[in-house]
Amino acid sequence: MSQTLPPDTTAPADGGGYDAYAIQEKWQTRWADADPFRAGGADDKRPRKYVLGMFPYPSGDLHMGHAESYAYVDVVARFWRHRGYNVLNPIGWDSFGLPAENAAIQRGADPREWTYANIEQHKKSFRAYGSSYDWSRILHTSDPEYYRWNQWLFQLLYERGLAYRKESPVNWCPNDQTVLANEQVVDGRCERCGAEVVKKKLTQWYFKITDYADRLLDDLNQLEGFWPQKVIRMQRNWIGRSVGADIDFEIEGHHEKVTVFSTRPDTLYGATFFVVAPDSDLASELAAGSSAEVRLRFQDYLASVGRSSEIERQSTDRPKTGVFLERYAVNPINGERLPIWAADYVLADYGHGAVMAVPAHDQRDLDFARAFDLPVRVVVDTTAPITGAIPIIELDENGEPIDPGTDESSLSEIDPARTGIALTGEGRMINSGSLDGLSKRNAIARITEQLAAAGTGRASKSYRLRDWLISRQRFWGTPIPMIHTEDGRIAPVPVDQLPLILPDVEGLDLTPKGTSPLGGATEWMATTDPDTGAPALRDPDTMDTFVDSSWYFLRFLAPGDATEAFPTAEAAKWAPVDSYIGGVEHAILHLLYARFITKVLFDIGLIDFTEPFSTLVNQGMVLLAGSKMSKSKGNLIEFASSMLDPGADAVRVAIAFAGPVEDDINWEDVSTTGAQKFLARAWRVAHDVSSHPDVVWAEGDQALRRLTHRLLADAPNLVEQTKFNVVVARLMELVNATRKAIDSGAGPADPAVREAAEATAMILDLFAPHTAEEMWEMLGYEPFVGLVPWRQPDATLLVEDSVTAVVQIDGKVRATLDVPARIDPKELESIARADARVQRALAGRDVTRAIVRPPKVVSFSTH
RNA sequence: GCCGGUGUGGCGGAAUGGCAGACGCGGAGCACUCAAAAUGCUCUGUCCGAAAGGGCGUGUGGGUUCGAGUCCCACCACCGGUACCA
Repeated sequence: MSQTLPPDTTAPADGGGYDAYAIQEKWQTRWADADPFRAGGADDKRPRKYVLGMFPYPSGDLHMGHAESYAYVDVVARFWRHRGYNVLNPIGWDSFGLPAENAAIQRGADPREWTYANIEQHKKSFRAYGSSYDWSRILHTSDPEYYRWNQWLFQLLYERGLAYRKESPVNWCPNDQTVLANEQVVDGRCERCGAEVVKKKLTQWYFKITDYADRLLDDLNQLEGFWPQKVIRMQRNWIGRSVGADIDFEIEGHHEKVTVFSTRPDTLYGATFFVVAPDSDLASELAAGSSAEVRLRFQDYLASVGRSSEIERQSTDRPKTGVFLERYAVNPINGERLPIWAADYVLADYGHGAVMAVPAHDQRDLDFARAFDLPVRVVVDTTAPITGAIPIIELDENGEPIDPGTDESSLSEIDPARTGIALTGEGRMINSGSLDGLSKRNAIARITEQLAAAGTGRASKSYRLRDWLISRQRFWGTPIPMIHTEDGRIAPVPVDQLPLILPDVEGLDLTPKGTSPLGGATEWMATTDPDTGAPALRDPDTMDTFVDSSWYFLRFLAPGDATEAFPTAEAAKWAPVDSYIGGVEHAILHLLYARFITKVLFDIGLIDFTEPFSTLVNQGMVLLAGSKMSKSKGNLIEFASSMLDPGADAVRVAIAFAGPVEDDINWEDVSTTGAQKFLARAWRVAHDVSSHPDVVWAEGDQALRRLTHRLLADAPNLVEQTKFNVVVARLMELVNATRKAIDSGAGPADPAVREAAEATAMILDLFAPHTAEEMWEMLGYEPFVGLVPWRQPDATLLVEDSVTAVVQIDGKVRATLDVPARIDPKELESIARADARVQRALAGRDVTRAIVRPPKVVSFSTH
């Protein structure tokens, strides 16, 4: 039984014989040959898990941020395989986009060649990292066989009225010469190049994501607990639902009513003027109907607004500007004439582009009123007592309510016209006709009813979220599959003509000039009207690459399928993604768009779920010298070169051990040398095991067995809580304990030593798969440890028979006692009282209270 | 401004309301070695003390509790999101 393997006494001196390079080369070759991590097919009866890392963009080489993200992805994928799941863990590339095009412009390279050369480099890096992908499912969004289905998706949305064209002021990057989605404007600057964004009026394609605003918001509730709280919060804020009322105002001398949205319809009596966005059609119309002088002043103002950048526009402490249009709106509740101003603090694309101004109760309106000397009328007494929404009404001696009235002196103290501070808090209505005396909440309900009854208003919601602008005036993207006919109609490219493939870049001018480079491809542009056969033009724009990434997780289910975007049956089997892992930089854009498209596909009946990613893990960033790694800052550590010295396993272990997944990591703090030492120690433990695989575990050293089994029991919870750093720490403890057992305890032949080494190899596979495979082989097993089922912990080894109890006296620990785990309270207390240290600490004092919580704590109070 | 998060040794970080600092990095010392590397061992929050032992310690100030890094209140600092969104 205790037959031993021949001990290897010839281990070379360096690293105790551990050779990271030889090991990783060996196992990478074997994995490439055997392809062991391919997802199981239809005959596979195991439960399924879909694990996905946000796919990379193929710019340059990968950096340490990728090393971190994909290390975590691999931990999760390998974990679920050990836990008995059929795991799908694919990889692909988000390979359309600006950087390829910019590289093409700068270096004269074909964006295709640049892109696919980078992808090849990435693939090598991922192979060298030992990532356990299903390599049979690779996709690139720039392949026609992928973007053909982008075009399908576009036409699907078009048919359902969810893709439409409109002219509106858009965010324009003067450097990249292209429009940007709202989400791509950061601090008034272009997210990619940092140039100041300006507004420009253009006709563009939009996806009607606002139709889904309520569902996108409400469905976040079901993600609670499965997505990071932070991301849920960011999405909620981004969608920004405001609840209030629409109110219709007559405009003197104007043919139709103008509607405004307000979250405070209760303050309608306090409206003293009316403001329209200068860049709205309404402003132009109103100005056109005014005097020549006003028209001139308005034109000047509009021009100056157009010149200001988003940064200027967004600075909050900027003084208010505007022009009086010499027109009047009529307050529907009391018939008052309200002067109409055009001012750029009102946005054309939020609400209805016009507001009723209530300076007493809105800070912006107040600032404007004070700048232009407009009247301020208080209609909410914020000094009146309000508890919640219910006014506290005191009763007199006869039980009649006492009208608290209005305290004129305290009101004048807080008069906004004088203090410059708007009264936005709770209060009771005054100067408001039938609303007087009501709380804010009741007044909102009452006035909304009144307006609805009069047909001049209604309850309404407004969203911060805007429709998704998807046209881009760039070459390297999915061509929009639409045709512009001679007579001004728009028609989809007929399905039998899809995919609409990008023309050859040869001869095209990709330099940004404000119009799409595809417009220069005259042959490509020319097509025929599918209805009449007359000559027609293609749409020269390409799609935002966020369209590509909004549904790619479904394409992985059958990446080569030439007949459909994805098979519904496969989606029902694998999707939604169980575990989605990536950077927090996609907390809004990508995730919101993917959620939107998922809901659209659900509505069409192609999928049976409404949220694409069941759980989301956001890893932090890898920083160098305290700031985000980037090529432009010159503080980039490349993924491939980071592995050269320490080896892939050490990089992975060092990253996993560096701290919590969601925290940022300073690369300076990451110790690959510590990881290397640990891996060499682990390897040496396996190397030193001298027992045969068929030893009887039960005969092994009990203390070491307990440690092994406790880790087997704890690690799954820790992994599921993404506490990877703690799992590595626990592995280190086990390896250290095993080392000790070999050197100065049970010895290398003890079954517990073998058991510990085998458990170490199996769990280490999550972090250091090459070393783990090598250990597994040294221990006498066939590959692959990556496919080995998790070893079940022995429950009898998890219960301790003796524990350390703590004795506290007045909150201070005065003694620790070794006691049986099943000790009863009385006995524990008497042992505690008998302890010499306890008696010394208690000398001369009386115990007034004793709390005994067996077996951990005895707590004495002496006063 | 509004919303959210985080503050623990020299550093990265552990800690179901129950021994704060697991594990590692860095540092000091020792063993092995002619020597170095590698490996192994010991120590390493801080103050008083020769030691035994004790005081103080999780951003600050309060509170709840037999007991608080952990729960509650207020404040400070830093980080992130968002910002004329009516």
